[in-house]
Amino acid sequence: MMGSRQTTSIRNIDLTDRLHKSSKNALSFACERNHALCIEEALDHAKRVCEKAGERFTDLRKQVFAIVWAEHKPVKAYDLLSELSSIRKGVAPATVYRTLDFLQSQGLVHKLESLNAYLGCSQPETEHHGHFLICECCEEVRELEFAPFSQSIDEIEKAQKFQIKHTTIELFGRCIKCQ
Amino acid sequence: MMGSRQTTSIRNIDLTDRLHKSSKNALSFACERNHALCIEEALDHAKRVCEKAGERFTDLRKQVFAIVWAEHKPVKAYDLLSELSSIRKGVAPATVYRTLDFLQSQGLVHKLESLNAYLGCSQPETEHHGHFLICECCEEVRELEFAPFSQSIDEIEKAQKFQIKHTTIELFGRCIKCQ
DNA sequence: AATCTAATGTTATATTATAACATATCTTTA
DNA sequence: TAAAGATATGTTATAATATAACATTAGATT
Repeated sequence: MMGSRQTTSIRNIDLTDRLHKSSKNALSFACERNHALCIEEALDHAKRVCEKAGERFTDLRKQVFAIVWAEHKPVKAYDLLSELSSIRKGVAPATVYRTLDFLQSQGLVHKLESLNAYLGCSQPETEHHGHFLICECCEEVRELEFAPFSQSIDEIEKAQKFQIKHTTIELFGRCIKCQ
Repeated sequence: MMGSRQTTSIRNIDLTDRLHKSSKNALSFACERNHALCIEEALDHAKRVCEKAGERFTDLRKQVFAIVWAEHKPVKAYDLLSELSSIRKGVAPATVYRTLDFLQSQGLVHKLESLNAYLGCSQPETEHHGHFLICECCEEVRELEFAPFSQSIDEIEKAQKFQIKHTTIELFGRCIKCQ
């Protein structure tokens, strides 16, 4: 599952190996050249986000975050659980859900409600709603912040006198590769 | 649960009673004066929709539809199951999920993915995406077709070269009454 | 080192949903 | 109208998703 090593240090996870085994489809957008670097940066960034918030980016949290980031695809909680179990002892559903909750609270991970699955946030530094394009064919998901949508949300607040706190916007269809 | 009568005829469901017992909050929009009429019309309309589609609007389907419509609030599948059990024998989860699937396929009911709950469609006659305003405080849900959103969806299709088949748009916050 | 707090481990169970197959009910047509 | 086929429902079992409650451990504070 995790290459040949059994270790609890996140630095030692064989990402290339995992990537190779799990990605039937090409990676998305930003990191086709060097996914190991991509995840390295994401981990560094997550660490800073936590520090800024006065929260601890523990080994468990790093590991869960790394597994979510290991693919640019939504991950199911129980799949995550089984991957996590291969690098860590004493993992139960609560472990996973608690950690995902934490990562969501820090804006590092999103839940895709329509899929019951979790995805690394591609822009955790900026305030954003999170709009998702989900390809039904290849399962690739793109997170966007589509301005007209954000504007529409502002308009809705005014027009409907409804104060919006958070949104679930998930658009299903076919990406360009699958059309 | 269903008033004093035990019956399988949907016409005999004591809607007023159910309404009174289950609605802690005021009813939404259209039907504050006469909910019995509202649901009567909805049933008639659903019947026509099914006829038009060459599908049967069976007793089971009527009953499930009526329960969903009995409140203008999202209903959980297992709550529906328990209500349904009080007017019908041999009800199991599959009964409920199958029937909800059917009603969704006819555009008569929506699933709110963020809540794992089901809501009667307020505009099944027209083509629409379905945009939901969900009050976190009073649980009231309004279904809209907000034009700027629909336009945004068109724009996204062009800008992202992504062919959108269906959408999940659920906006959480506070309605005017709860602000 | 003692104490407090936050994080994780652990066990159990709740909630949501589907699979697979049997039976019953409608529809069609011989 | 009986037989055949198709659709809907009943029934049993189980899968998939998620949380509650409490014990223990590890980090932070004094």
